[in-house]
Amino acid sequence: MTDRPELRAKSTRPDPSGYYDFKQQLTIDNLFGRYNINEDSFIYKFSSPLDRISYQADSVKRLDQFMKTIDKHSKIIQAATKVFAKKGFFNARISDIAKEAKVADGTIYLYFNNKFDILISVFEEEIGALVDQVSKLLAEEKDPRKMLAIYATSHLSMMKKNKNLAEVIQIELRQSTKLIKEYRNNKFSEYIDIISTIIKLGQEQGIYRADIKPGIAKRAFFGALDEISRVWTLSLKNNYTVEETISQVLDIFLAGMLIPEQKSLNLLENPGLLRQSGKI
Amino acid sequence: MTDRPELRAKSTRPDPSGYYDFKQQLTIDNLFGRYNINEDSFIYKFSSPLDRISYQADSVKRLDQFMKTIDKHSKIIQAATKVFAKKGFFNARISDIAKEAKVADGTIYLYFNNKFDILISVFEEEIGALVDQVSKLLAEEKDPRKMLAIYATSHLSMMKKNKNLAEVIQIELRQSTKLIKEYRNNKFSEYIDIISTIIKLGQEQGIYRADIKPGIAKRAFFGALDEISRVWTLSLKNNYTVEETISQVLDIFLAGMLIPEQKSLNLLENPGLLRQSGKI
Amino acid sequence: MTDRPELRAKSTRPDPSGYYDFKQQLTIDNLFGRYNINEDSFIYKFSSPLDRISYQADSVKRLDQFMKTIDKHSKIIQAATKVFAKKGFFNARISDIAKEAKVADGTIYLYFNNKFDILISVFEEEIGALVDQVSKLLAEEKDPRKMLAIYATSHLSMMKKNKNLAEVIQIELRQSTKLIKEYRNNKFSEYIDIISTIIKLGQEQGIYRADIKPGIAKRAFFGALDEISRVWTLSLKNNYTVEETISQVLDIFLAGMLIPEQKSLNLLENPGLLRQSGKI
Amino acid sequence: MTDRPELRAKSTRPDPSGYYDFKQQLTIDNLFGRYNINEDSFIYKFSSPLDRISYQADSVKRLDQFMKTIDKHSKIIQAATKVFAKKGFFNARISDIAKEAKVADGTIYLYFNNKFDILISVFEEEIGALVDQVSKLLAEEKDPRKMLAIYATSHLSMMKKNKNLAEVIQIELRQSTKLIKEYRNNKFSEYIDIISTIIKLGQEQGIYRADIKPGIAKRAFFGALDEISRVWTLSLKNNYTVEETISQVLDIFLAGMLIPEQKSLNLLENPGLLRQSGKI
DNA sequence: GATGAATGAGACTTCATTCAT
DNA sequence: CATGAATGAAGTCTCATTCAT
Repeated sequence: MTDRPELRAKSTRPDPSGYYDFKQQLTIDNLFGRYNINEDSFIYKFSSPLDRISYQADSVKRLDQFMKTIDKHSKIIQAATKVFAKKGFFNARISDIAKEAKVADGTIYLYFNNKFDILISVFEEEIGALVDQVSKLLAEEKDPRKMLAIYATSHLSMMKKNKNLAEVIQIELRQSTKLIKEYRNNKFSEYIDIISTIIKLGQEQGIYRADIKPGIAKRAFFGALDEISRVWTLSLKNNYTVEETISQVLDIFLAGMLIPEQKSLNLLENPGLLRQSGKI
Repeated sequence: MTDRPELRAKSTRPDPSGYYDFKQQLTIDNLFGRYNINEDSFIYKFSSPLDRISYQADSVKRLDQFMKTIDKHSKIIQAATKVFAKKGFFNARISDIAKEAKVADGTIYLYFNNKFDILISVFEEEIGALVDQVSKLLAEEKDPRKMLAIYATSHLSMMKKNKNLAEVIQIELRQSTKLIKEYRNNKFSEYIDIISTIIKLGQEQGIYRADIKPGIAKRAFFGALDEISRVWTLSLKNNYTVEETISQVLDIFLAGMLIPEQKSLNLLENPGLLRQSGKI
Repeated sequence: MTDRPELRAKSTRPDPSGYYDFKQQLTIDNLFGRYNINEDSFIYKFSSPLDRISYQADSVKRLDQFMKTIDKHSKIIQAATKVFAKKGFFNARISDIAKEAKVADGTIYLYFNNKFDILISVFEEEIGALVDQVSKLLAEEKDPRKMLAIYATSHLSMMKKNKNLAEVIQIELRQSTKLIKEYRNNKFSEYIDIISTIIKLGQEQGIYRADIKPGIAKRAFFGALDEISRVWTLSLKNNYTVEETISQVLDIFLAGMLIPEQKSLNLLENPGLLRQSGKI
Repeated sequence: MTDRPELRAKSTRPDPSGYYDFKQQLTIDNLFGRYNINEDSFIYKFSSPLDRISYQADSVKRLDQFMKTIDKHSKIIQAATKVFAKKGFFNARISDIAKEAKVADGTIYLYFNNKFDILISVFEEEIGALVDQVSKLLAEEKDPRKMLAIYATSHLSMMKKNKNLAEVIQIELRQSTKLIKEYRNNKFSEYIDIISTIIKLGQEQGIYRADIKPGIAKRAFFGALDEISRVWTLSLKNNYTVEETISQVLDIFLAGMLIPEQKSLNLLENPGLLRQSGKI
């Protein structure tokens, strides 16, 4: 049996990527009684495919194995995303995920420590993909106003396109952050911090108002987008088109954050912007 | 023997208060398999203390019993709010709630149909209280700008003060609306619609921009407040004060929605406003 | 609180009527775990209305009370018969019986020790009524052939008329005799023994074959009647009329048990016999 | 993953073996509230070991698994028969059955849908075995008089030998037919219909009286046998031997149903007949 | 005597996890 | 590595019985 990642009591801080540092006061034991997590404080290492394979795939056989491992890990993540979205974490059954991924129940435990571990992994990977995507789009843009537009458009069109992901973020973000609470270096923080980075950039360029606190504004902006997509996951008939909605939200936030003289960017007169960034 | 409330298959629409009208496509059965909700469409009547007692408390004995029933129902709701907040719906045990409410496990089932029913009731009652509170505060105010300020302040101070409630809303709003999806006549819609009502009022008075769509803006505004309070329930050290945070969010939204010449209301120069509505 | 009848450990044999003598080997404890009957052997005294009231109702008030007690006891028995028939003993709820009898749940425990006690009482009273009825009918008849006809007709018409009773006997006879097993002096034995008494009488008169063993024949005869009525309680469309069925069964048994030369009694040519005893 | 059997709403009639067709008016919901059988009419498919395994055991491994599945299914059936006999269906605990079968509680649910499903399966399998056995014995016999003797002897000796089976039939036949009422194509009907088939055969041969209605006579005959065996399951000391009892019952029924001149078959003078068929 | 709200023991069932093959 | 049958702990809910009023 390979060295499966495991729960460990507080140890020296390992390589930050892929680790959560649970705080002592989080009473995780109350929340996850059945997972027998009794330590007051511990480091949780979630599963990544790299944990299971040597980095140097120096022989064909090893490379082959590496690909297979990546593949199966990924297949399970995909399946879990789908199942969690459909049923929610607590109503999802390991066997549902196994069936969806077309593997045996037991196989899942070769790649993940437990059900909760799958959730964390799904989360990190999916949000990671969001980060990558929006980062790439933003790399080609310099105008902080357009950057905010790109962020909003990218987020909402992704949520619109990938309902499973949207639901997982909607529900599990709350469930899991309740469990995980303040964990550092995670992908989700990274994703939200893109907003504050854009705002800071705009402030430096004298475009966004200096009295706006990026740390608060990022929450307001993400919250607005999130609530919009929450309603999308629920309702079936929309009273508004996606473009209309994005435009309204952006309009409010830009009008709210721009220095008055900078408001010349009329988004509605620039529908190309939406189309451009929406092409994801 | 009083009539205990129960799940009923599709019936004629009863008095709206206390009833949800579940939509056909909601796939509740997938999510709550164990609750055996198999009807495509049905009316769910959640438990209220009045269900257990004759309305005409015409004798001292009856009045006495009436008070006791109200009292125990309320005690269980309180306990459930606390337990759900601490553990989340799925990790909460009926026995936890019973212990917290200092009643026997079985007693809970005299007042509620099942665990899910408790959740719905907690939700409706708590949100109902929010609606009542903010409605009362708003009744004394005419200025749509100040009204928005009152709403935000009222919401966030309540969330700050009552962490249990905040967590229940955070987590269970997602869980339960996922279950119930878009249900009509519920308190939560009522609560959010207060925002759009304020915006419409402001638009009529020529204060808010006419091109703002209240149906979208209400989501953005509530989402922003909600994400703020989400972070509060999680983080332990706050980088910003409550007043500062409220002020920032309001500032962005007012600047974003007001017609330029109306922006004379400087909220930061009117700290009294915050204090006034925050006194809850 | 009045002297409610209670379970007692083996004591001196009381007045036989109304007492079951449980045998040691009956493992009642296994069957009635929840009734906490742990004694290997005990005397069970079931509830009768006389247990609750002084025999000498010498004052008007006492007589009044006596009547009320009889009345409520009887009302509960009636209700229980109905509910047991409809749902079976184990699926019947005390609250069902209480509702049917229009008394409070707790009231039942003023008249009966426990749920099982109600079953026994129902049984004894209903079978007792059968015994009384058939005894009265038989008292007027001397011909052992006709007596058997009267018994069969009386039994089957009663079962046909009172479906509740039929079901209780069908199902609970098995459940309860399983519990009670071989108890002495009970009404049911009395009822079946009427058959063997008739047969013996016929043998003495040289009408029934002497080689028939009444102890076996009574079982065969009762079993035949019982299976017939079992099917009646189940099936909805009958292929045969009641009279036809009775006639067939009687015909087989009389032909089977009579001494050849005695078979002149043609029951089908004497339909009056059936009508006469059927008038119950 | 194999398909586990499940409750299904009204569907097209499948292969009759192993299916009950529940009638609309059977009020199963009243009796089995907890099994949530709310459909007015449905097909119940009970569990058989074949449901869990591919029919083509084409590899050694599969054959192995097939045998194990058969084995465990059978072990649970055996255990359930024993426990139901000892305690009755309602007093039997799943954990009792599991302990008796030496499996974990949960394992039972890999083979059966629920407790009721176990009962049905026990029933069908045990009665099925009776049918097979008596059919085999009857295949070698042509004389309808002897055939009836074989049936009676086979039944009663089986009941005598296998007390568990006898009790399960005694009690559960009533409980379950009350639940299922008149269901078609079930093994029990098949078993009883053997009697009417024999009678019809005898009538065709001019041995049994033509005026006997096989549909009624089969009930009377089975009822007689059943009541005999009921007493056997209860009483501890027998006043009569098995052979004597069988002989008496057969004597009455043959005398009752045979055309007078055919009564030459003296069963008592042919004790070999009993011994022969009793060799089961 | 009558009531019915409260109790709490205990059953059925589910499902994450393990481990022999 | 993969499988999936087996495990057994634990939760929701029921309901007979009690007891304060």
